[in-house]
Amino acid sequence: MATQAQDGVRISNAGEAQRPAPGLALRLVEAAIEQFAQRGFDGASTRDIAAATGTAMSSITYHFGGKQGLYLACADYIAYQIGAVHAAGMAPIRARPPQEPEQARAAMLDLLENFARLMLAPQSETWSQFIAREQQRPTEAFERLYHGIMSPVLETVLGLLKIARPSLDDTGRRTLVMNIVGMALILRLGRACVSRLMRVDDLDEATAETLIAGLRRSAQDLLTETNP
Amino acid sequence: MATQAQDGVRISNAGEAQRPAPGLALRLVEAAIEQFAQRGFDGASTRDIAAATGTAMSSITYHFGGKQGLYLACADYIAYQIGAVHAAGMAPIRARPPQEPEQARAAMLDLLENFARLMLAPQSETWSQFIAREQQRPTEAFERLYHGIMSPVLETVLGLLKIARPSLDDTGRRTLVMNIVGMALILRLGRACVSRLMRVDDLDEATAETLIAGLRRSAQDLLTETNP
DNA sequence: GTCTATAATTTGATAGAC
DNA sequence: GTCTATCAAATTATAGAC
Repeated sequence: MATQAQDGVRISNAGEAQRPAPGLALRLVEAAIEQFAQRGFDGASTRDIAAATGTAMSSITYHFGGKQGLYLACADYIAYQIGAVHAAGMAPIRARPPQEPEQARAAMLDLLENFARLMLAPQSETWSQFIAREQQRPTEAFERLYHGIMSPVLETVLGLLKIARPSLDDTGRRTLVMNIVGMALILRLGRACVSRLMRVDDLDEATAETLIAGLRRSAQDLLTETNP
Repeated sequence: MATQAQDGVRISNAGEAQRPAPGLALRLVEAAIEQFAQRGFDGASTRDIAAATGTAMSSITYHFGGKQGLYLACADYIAYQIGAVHAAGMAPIRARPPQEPEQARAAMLDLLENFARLMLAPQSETWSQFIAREQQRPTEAFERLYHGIMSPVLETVLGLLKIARPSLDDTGRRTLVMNIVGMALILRLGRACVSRLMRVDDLDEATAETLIAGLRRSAQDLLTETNP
């Protein structure tokens, strides 16, 4: 399926009603995500973040208590924003799980394709880099990101696999889930390797489609009960 | 830039029969890899690195010209050290490539298992974290790491795939290589997700074996010509 | 070659005006 | 709430003794 519009989701920091122009706190978070994603927690500077937002550095202290608070606010923002978009896409599957292996396979392939497109989309580069950095040294921020984004995907795929490959035990299923979803995850987490292996400077639209098509094929192979 | 940086790399050559006491430059590199891996380039402090080595910070300036020079020396050290070990393991395959699909599949499964074990091994955690960080913002260091470590693996698998799946075209093969090797790579690059999905605090020995076994099974499925 | 001492920046936090 | 001004600490780089 094609990428969903992801400009629509907009949260406000403290349950405020929506604003036409994002509040300062929200603008700070968005600028911070960019900086944290590109330079890491230590590399990012609160001064630069404030400057990019067009405000003073002390605003960060006022709104978030400090650099760490801003960082966690970024994780929450990402988890909520992406989680909301993706949960909507998975809701039908979780509400009415397919009963037939063939249907489960089809649903999983679509879900996987959606997730892979998310991994490849340039628009998601910023927050996905943010998440990728958290993989190495998981902090409290990772918990929020995992439960908001990764866990729904992994658990949904796990549930579908129960239908598609009923003969596997739970451990085998979890391993297989990691193999399948991992093929999509690597498009982001190992992006530098992917682009070099595909011999392109950047993962353009055409290369992305090639990768998606190949991913579907591979996933299909893994979803079919071939061996006893 | 630092002309003395040569010295640090030269010490690491494997021609030496014994290592009575590693030179200061080498000890600095080893301590630096640890710090860079754990805290990133900006997060790591040259003072801490020097302190861990038991020397003064100015030694870094003397031997490597500065922080950046030390960082690149770390990349070279990792690329050389790991590249040498792994190139040895792959040399037989590249020297006498299997001619039969069945042999190629078997060789690739073994190679993949070796690589996956590398991704899971606690001993390789430090340098693999170093590499993982480079995936997000590839710098000059990534080039050296890619050509020293990743490229040999990917190209060898690509060659084996030419035998095992002869009907695929080059692009299809490269995509499939990324899918297969990606399943192993994700064990490191997405380690935090893996351990949570497998419901363990840390990827212990038993979990690692389970993942390896599952990986072999999945790879085998992807290596068999099932669909026309 | 390795050390001590210091310079020159940069950073996150804070105080206080408005 | 947002700003200006300043502080205290940490960092890299550098100079120079031995």
